[in-house]
Amino acid sequence: MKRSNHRAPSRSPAARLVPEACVTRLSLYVRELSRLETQRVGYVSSRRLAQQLGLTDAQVRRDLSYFGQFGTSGRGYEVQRLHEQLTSILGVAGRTWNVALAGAGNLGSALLAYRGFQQRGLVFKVVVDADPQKIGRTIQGLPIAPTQRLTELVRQQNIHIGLIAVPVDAAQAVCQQFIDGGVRAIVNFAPVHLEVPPSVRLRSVDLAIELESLAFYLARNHR
Amino acid sequence: MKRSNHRAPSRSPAARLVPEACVTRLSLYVRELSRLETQRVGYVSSRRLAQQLGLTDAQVRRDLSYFGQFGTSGRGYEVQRLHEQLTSILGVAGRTWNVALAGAGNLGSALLAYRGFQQRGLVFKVVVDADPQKIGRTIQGLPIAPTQRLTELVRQQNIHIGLIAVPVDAAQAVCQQFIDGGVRAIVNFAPVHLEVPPSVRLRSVDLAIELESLAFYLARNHR
DNA sequence: CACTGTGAATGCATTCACAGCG
DNA sequence: CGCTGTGAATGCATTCACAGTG
Repeated sequence: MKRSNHRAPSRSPAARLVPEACVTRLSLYVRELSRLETQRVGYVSSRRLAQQLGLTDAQVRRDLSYFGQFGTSGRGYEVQRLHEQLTSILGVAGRTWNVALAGAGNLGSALLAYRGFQQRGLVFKVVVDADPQKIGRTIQGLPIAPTQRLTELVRQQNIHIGLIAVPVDAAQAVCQQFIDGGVRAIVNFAPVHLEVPPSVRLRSVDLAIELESLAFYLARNHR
Repeated sequence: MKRSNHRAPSRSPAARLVPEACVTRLSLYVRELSRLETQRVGYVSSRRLAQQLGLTDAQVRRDLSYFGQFGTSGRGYEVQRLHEQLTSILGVAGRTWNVALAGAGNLGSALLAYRGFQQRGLVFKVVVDADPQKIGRTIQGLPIAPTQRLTELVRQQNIHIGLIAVPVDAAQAVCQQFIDGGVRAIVNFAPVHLEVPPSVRLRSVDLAIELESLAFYLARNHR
């Protein structure tokens, strides 16, 4: 994850100091701390956190140190407190972000069904699809609207984040509709590079790329 | 990912010289060259290739230089020839790789439906699911088998690559079944860290992580 | 004594910049 | 002249290693 997107400008001075990769892991820490909290774990060491997430203990400490000093020498980190602090830093504490989804196919449906988003305050408000057959049906309690209405709905519902889960050929057009509607952050799941103005933060997730590149290593090894 | 997985040992001496990130982009180049080839484009410059993929021209040249010298000064790269060379290097020229999918939910269905895999010689041979309701149904022409049979089927069908698209709680068990069946490469789509022996190459793709980490930047900017 | 927090060292990946070639 | 291929420079990210602390 790693990724799969390759460039991203940082804008605010506060954000510039924290490595991009670290911010990505920040949400990983939040996830794991949620889990530990429901398991009533009181303290956790960088070592244990690292093992659970497949990182090194030094990396966990370094990452957390970008945001402040949360630990206690000899004890580790207090789970509940660290969880609170990190959700606050991540910007998901005590508020919600509105999300719109373009593309109600299998991938879009998978995204809608993922419970983790709700838990982090990411709320799906709009779903659109190009297939006339699907218009009007509801999915996860949301009505599917036609793609032509995307820009309008984005504005109307004050959407913060756009999700692109449409076929490659439709992706750039949908992206433009998001931008016209005023979203400042987009996650693209179509396997194609999209053009956005520098004011919009674009992340791409390529479902296929890891699988496709594996052959390189398989072909080189035994058998 | 940036994408999203964080560690991966390289084993063969040939592979050690080529950066991991570059190999990931290798399949990106192959994709784009396929496209250019169907469009009957004869030559392409590093500049143009880069623009199309959202990279820099220097990076394209550097990446390709790891594999050999394919270009002509003043002209660029011959599309068809470069495409052939790269598919050969990627290990997808003139052969196929057998893939098994665990989890026939929305995400699994999206993966099965993606036409790009077939084009790169990645052939789905096995699909399993835990839901008794789904057993026996066919999906993209493949019958869904029960998860208990996974290890056996993997062996029987000589599966090279395993895909995990099951819920978090089932992921590690399914992973073990793949390993027991003898696969040496796994792509995991469940948002959890999996343990594998060093002989198995594991890649993780986290669908949610990019979206979840976006709030950090949104919260910090204007509005 | 177990663990954090962090300078300093290391290791990758990207970008610069330009010699050399067709 | 346009474009490749690549040393050298730069910039990030990770890891080491240990002083400092409850």
